[in-house]
Amino acid sequence: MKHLKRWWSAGGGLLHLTLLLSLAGLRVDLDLYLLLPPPTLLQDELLFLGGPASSAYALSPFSASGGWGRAGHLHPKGRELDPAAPPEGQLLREVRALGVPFVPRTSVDAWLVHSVAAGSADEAHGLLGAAAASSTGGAGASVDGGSQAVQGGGGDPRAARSGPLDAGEEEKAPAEPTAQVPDAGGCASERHLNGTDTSFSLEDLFQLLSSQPENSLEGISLGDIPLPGSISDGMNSSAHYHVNFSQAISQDVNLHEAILLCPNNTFRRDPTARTSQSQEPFLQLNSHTTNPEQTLPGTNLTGFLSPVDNHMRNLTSQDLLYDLDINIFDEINLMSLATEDNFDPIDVSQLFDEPDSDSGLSLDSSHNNTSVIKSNSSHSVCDEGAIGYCTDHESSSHHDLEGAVGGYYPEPSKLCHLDQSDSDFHGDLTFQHVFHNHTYHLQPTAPESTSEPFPWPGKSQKIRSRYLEDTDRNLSRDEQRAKALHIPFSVDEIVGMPVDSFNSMLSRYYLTDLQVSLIRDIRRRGKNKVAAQNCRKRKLDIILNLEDDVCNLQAKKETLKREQAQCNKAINIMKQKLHDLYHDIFSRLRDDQGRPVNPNHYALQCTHDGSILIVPKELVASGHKKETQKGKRK
DNA sequence: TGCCCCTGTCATCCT
DNA sequence: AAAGGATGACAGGGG
Repeated sequence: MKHLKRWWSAGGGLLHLTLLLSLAGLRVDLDLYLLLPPPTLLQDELLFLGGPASSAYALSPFSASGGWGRAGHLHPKGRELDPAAPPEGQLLREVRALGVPFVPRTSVDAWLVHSVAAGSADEAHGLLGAAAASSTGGAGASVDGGSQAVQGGGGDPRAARSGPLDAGEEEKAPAEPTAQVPDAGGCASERHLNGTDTSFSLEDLFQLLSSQPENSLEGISLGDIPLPGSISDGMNSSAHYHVNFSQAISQDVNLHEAILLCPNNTFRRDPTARTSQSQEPFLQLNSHTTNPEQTLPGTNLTGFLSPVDNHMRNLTSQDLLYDLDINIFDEINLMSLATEDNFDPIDVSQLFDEPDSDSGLSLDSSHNNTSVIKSNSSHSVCDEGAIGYCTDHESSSHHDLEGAVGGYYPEPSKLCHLDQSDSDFHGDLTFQHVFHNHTYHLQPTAPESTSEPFPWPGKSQKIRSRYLEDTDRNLSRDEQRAKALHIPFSVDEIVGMPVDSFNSMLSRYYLTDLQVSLIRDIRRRGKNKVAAQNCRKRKLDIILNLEDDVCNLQAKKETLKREQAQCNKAINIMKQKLHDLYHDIFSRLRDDQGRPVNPNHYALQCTHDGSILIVPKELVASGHKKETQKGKRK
């Protein structure tokens, strides 16, 4: 804060502007940058510049507003200062037209350059001050704004936000057909009695109905029941439940999101962003081109990676500082670890000899190599603990870096000089010098230097209990192991880091085999832990959905039972009515001699013309046989 | 003390 | 081939 106040009191806004226009003041720029947490990639700034998608990476993560907070949060406020100012896209073009030797990467930069070039330094100063002041705003609001801008593709954030929401809304499923209790007897019997469409035997119908027991529908399958609505609904339920299964599976937790959204890393940057940003300087250093046209932002990514142009030198320098900053923090972290007084090898051994430790197999694999410290063939590690750049080349190139232990502060001009003058200088190698050897703090008495890495002394239980008292019980076992081995990364970083970044991290840092083994184990266990959590959650969701399905099916079963009872009731009523009607008709019939017709010997049969005939049952039976044989022949 | 549940971890298979 | 996701199985901790 002292530096920050000094920066402000010294007119840091204008100074920062000056720094943006010239490389002369990079040190002050770095000073500010070190004080402020670095920004993430400001993709929303792209929208202000109106560049293509690839130019999003041409925008340096180094924000002109000081780096903290998203540009989408800053720019509206900056714009309020001068409503008559041109829009950012136009502003960028004007800035280019003015020939200002500075490539504005944010709208604020463009504003500043535009203002200075137009002779309005006061406006620029005020704008920068307002923008920097607004940069202290809540991160949540700014992030929200950024996401909206990205989603909306530069349009109205509200529209952008409403789009996915509207698209994500599930359309209401069509209303299920309502269950209808069919008029099982009325329609059919009425039509048949009228005899409008076919001939049939009323006795057949009567006997058919009579032959059905009271619970005859018990054995009727769903397909046999010509009930609309409810039955078909029940039949469709299987598909519906299948969708539920899919939904259950689709509710899987996004591991990457869970990790990235982890609020633990308040100071340490997002590993993904950190890695992606930290690797840019390598590319820039490795790529050399003499075509300044390619360096214009907003053209393509390849052009951005060619930093010969003066503008891009500015960019590269700041990006170098950004990457330096990452390693400065890591150096400080390592140095703090190395200077810890309470480093106890026994504690380390206890951590790795816990009865519940499950990582023994993989750890054992590195026991024989625990005393080996990785060393680059071009480097030698000095025993004093300071970073040892002992080769002539390194000593000449990084002479200023050797004082890294106390107030490690690389001078940017040196780095810029290396970047610009040594055309054959490999950027990766360059930064290996800056980044490498973070294990110097491991003392020769550290457990990895012993032939038996994790010896348990005789008073193991006592020491163990003391250790457990001293150890933060909130730490997981892996966190404790990492802490004991002074792993310079958090468990979250190790687990959540992309594999490329993870491998580059392992190669960049000097780590013992034991440390590398532990880091890999931590990563594997962490990944698997989350996978297991997701698996159990998914399994639980499936079980819950199955329970819901069981409940729904039971409800359907009850409904079907009720419908079956109603059908049986209707059928019985129809049976009774038909029986009464049959006997009523026969009671009124007389033969030629005026005698009553015996219903056991005769049957009523409807003809196609609607007339009703009294037919002896023998003829009815023979007719049925003939029809049956015809049906079989067909 | 046994039981149950939760969680971490490992092994294995698969992508 | 390596990395990682998915999952069954096992073990330990805690209620």
